[in-house]
Amino acid sequence: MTNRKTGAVDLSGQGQDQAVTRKSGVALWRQIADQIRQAISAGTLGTDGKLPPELVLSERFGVNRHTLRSAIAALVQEGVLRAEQGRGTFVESRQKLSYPISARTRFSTGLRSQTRDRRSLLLAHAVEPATKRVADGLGLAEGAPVVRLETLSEADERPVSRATNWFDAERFPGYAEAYAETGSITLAFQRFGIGDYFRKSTLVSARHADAADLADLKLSAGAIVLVAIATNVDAEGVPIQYAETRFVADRVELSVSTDA
Amino acid sequence: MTNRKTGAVDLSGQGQDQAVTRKSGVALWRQIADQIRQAISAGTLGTDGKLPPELVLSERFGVNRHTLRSAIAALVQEGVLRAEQGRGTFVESRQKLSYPISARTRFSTGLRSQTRDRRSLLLAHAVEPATKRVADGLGLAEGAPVVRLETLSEADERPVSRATNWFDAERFPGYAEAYAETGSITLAFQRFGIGDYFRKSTLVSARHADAADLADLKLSAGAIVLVAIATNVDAEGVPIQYAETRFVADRVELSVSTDA
DNA sequence: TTCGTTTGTATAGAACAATAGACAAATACG
DNA sequence: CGTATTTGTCTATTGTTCTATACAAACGAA
Repeated sequence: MTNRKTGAVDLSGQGQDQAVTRKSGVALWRQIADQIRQAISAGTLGTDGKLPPELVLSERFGVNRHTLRSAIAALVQEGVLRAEQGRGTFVESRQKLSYPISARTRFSTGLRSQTRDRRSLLLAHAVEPATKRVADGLGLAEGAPVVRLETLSEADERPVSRATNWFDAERFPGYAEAYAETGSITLAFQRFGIGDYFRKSTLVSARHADAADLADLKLSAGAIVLVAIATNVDAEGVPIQYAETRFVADRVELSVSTDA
Repeated sequence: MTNRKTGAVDLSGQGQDQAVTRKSGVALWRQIADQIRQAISAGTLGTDGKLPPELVLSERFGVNRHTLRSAIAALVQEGVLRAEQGRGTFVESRQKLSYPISARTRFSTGLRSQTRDRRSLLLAHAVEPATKRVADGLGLAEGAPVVRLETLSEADERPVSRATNWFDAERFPGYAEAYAETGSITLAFQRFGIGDYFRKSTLVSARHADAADLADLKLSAGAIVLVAIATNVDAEGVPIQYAETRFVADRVELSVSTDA
């Protein structure tokens, strides 16, 4: 509410403790859970792998210990924290995955150093007429047949992204099968003679995860997803893939390098 | 909860009505408000400028009419909707602003066509020692003096972004004053002989708005911000600006063009 | 005017969120 | 061992959110 005015001079440094907002549609325990999760990945909490005691945290946030415990319970459920009676509460995983975005972006590459185990799952696929949005993205006529692929990516046994991919069904018949066998967009393209391809554009936005994404990404309600809408083109500049990927915002950041 | 397995075949098209999740820290009216806001900017609701009647919407979301009314009340408060007794509920503003990100990114340019009125406000400024993160971004030693600028950007009388900017205080003494007088990052740099500069990298993430941003950006709790952390360099490649910008996720999308 | 549609207001009860205080159980440490 | 620290469980109370039902007020059209 306190609106600062032009010409004000100082304010406390970044990264200080944030206040919680009462009676505003978001439960206190959820606000606190979000802040703790964020503080952990920002490195301002639990840097030694251990969280301060519940009593300390509850006083810092200005809430009852039970309320704080609800927040911790949610994070334990998510796998961010691990609580041990008599010992304390510990940080389970900390680092954000950084996905590079450039002309040569393939989401699967560049991550090998950041994670041990990385898997891609094909959830579903179908051939269907293109909506206007998809048709525009692929340079096809509205209603033209396209292959749709629903995929889920995991790193270290935990879901990180959920993607919907579209391909021209006439140019790439049986793409879904090729993907299912190779487990890779790049390898599947190779079966159709696409040796190299490029990221033409990426549109980044953010929103709350919808019900389907909540389930697939194993998130609790209110979680945020980073949405990247991308168009890939072949060597001639013809669009070959249109994709919408939803990343778990807590685990991922997108790195855009724009060296001219 | 219902986890689909590998090899499944079809599911309903994108953009259908989303379910609301009960007892999960986020009030139903807030979830619904978020979905309506999103559906409007996605063009799947109120395309004719008018929302369906409350009774229809409440049935579609599976909640009581009062709950839906709370959602609408929040959106009216935000300025997204306008309700008229006896006539209906109308959409007040609809389009998302698209911010280009490229080597030549200046957030103020490229928006002239999208909005009539655009303003930048200096909220606060200070000289202070650099944290490790800021020092790394600017290529300085930790603790070196830096100028910090807190700015707020508005388009069409409504806040769209909130930025924290850091500059080397030794190289740019009095940068804050230069900015205050010119009202522009680019013009302020010109006073220090920087004729041209480039976006070196942008890191994009998303999170819930914190209390300070909620106030400055006039959001209600639970709102999402897109966070862009950027490094700008001069013609020689030396970092001159490190900035963290929080965009209102509902009003903004970032457009990354990566033409190789 | 009369009627149907739509938003606005009121009231009461059920479900959930948050507070308060007390005590149990596991751990670490002297 | 005994004590302090810390997480886990229990009960009770209060306030907010959601539901259910009813009716009022404004608007548009027959």
